[in-house]
Amino acid sequence: MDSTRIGHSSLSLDLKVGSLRFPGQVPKGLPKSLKHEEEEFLMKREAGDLKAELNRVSEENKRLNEKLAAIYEDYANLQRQVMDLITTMCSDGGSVSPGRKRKSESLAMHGYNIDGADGMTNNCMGHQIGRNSSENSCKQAREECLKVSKLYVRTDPSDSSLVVGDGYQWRKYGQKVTRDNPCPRAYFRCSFAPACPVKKKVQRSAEDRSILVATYEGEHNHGNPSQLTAPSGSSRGGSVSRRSSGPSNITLDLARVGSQQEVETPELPARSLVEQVAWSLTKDPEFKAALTTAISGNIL
DNA sequence: CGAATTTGACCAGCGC
DNA sequence: GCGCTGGTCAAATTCG
Repeated sequence: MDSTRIGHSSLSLDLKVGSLRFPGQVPKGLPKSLKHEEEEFLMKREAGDLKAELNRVSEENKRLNEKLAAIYEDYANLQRQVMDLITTMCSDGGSVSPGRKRKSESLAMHGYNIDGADGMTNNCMGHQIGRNSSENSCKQAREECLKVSKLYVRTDPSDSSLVVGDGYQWRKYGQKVTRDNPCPRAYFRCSFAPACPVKKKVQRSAEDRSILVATYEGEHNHGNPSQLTAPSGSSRGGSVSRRSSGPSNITLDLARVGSQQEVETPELPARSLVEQVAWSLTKDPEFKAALTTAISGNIL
């Protein structure tokens, strides 16, 4: 995403407000008539400058809007492609793979190595494979797709803890060694709200032990506690413990093309795109200063 | 001492 | 029906 680029685009709104002279502020040592003429001349020139600057800023604003619209369109296209893929997979029925007809998590896990297809889709495939190709199961799988997401977290391979710091509080309720992966899988429940239905499974990737695969099921019925309050001092367990992974090394497999991307929540709402841009703009001190100057110039 | 984690037992789904 | 596997429970254990 080039939101940062947008944020740092050449928005130097230098309206030369500082050079604006008020009536009466005339350079000393000039005859009064000359002073008056020069004053008028300067004001005209500044007005012209301001107009030009305003036009330029308007143009820039227009360009940014177009950029944003293009990004939106790309996003919508991607979403459509994902849905098409899901539909195609569903209509193909269970012909993808024989093997064990169970919640084929292993298949979903392998998915992230195959290509850049997103984890939710892989997951959906995982659920979909192994069920009959009836419409109902397809719908069910699609519904599950909406609620299940995966995160891939790179950690130190020597660190044996299965902790994924995602801002929520988790209570571990089980651990199991699964057939297809010698690394144990840990089961967590969201402990921030007693009624929160969200569960999380964390397991090291069989191929790359340095990668933790966190599978989220369900949706939180509360906000992110790390955003509401500072993480409480609950020292153990819970995943609030930050020792193994900061946000910077959490990735969606959607973004696993080459380099890692910064944290994304499992479901990235379309609105957040705007928020991201707004955030990067408001974070930019240059932009703030320019905006302030422009506004104060307008007022003056 | 209370809360969180560990771990073996148990249960349910699925293939044979 | 049996065995295998993933998921969950709950008593025991650990830790601050």
